[in-house]
Amino acid sequence: MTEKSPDRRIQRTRQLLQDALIAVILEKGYDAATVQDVIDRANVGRSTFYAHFQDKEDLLLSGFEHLRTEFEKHLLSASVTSASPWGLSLSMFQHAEGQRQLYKALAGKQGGNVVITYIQKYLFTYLHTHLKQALTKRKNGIPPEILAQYLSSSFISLLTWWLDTDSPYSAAQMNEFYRQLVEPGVNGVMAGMFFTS
Amino acid sequence: MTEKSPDRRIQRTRQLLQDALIAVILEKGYDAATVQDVIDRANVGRSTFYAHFQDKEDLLLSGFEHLRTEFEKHLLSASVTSASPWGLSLSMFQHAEGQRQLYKALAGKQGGNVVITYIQKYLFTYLHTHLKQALTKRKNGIPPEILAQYLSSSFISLLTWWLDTDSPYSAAQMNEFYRQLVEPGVNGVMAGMFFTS
DNA sequence: ACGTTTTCGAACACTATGTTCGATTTATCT
DNA sequence: AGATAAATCGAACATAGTGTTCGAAAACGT
Repeated sequence: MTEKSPDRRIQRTRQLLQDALIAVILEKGYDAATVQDVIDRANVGRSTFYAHFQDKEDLLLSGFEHLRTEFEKHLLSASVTSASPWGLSLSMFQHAEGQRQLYKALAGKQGGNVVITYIQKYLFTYLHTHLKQALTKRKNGIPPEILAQYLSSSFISLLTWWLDTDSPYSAAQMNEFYRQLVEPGVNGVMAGMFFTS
Repeated sequence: MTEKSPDRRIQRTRQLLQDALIAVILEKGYDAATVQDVIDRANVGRSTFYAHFQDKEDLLLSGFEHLRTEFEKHLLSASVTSASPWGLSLSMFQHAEGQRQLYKALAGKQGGNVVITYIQKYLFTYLHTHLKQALTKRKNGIPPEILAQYLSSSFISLLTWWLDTDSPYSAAQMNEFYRQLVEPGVNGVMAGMFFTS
């Protein structure tokens, strides 16, 4: 159980690289960011970089692990405090609004989609796990993986669209729209059994 | 009105390149396909390639223009023959099933998403245009761009997920799922006014 | 058959990736 | 504090892909 924390230099290097990555992305966009930019910004040797990360994407995903973690926090806290997923989605709309800059630098970009997709898949997995339990009771019902895919993708795409287009709606409004569109259908296929985890 | 058809060589070259592109993608996937692969396969000189296309993405999108055109055909024919969009989505599920190989080589890939996004944006534009007319009549209703974004993205993502995961459902079943999930919400915000174009 | 347009292909400059290795610095342990 | 182990540095190198240029050759339309 007792994990010995790694060499201080390792933590420092990884942290420097991840911070530098975000700085570079915010400055020149995801696609334009190169490994060279990142290690220059971080003042880290080239070979050191490749000692820590396989390649560019490895760095990028690892750098955005904390973003996924943020999502996780919202997922968990919302699941506990609210009986329905709508409080959850509001919470995530609000969270994302605070990270608008960063999302904008990602959304739409060819490489940035890797991160968006990453988060969407995480959301999918989370939903799938919880829905499997709730839905197996019904026969001939909608398959949980389809519901999970539908919920996660429609949510993520509305979210990124919202952030990317500077549309004038507030997080609460966006959540209201999302709810209006999604809730009736979900109620229909689930008939009231919400997140009974 | 009379467009003089371009030099035979131009048509031939463009066709060769586009065909070669698809062949290469099916062989080694979207991301791995290089310009060199394509011109080798097409037996076209390097400089010739750059005389026709700005860069790689230009070729790729142009190469998939016909895919978008297919979608367009289905959109138009379905709009005419059916009063609701569900016949339309069934038609597109069926069409896509015939192109499964190709979609699989695109979906999930970093660069392949460019094409998926391209089609989704086309669908968005189409829906947005038609929904604007139907929705302006109501005040405080859902904004048409949000409905269009929701419909296009949820459809495309279910579609690509379906093709990519080899899930066992038929096109008709997928359409049924999609309809079950989406229709109630859409009915709620539109109250029966469907595609009165 | 003739003038025009397109294609060819090889050479070139450029940018970025990823590896290697000996020298140097820094952390950790006792 | 000193010995040992580990991480970092940085410069050089190999590789691979992009996009441009230009004169010669080929194919086109009429």
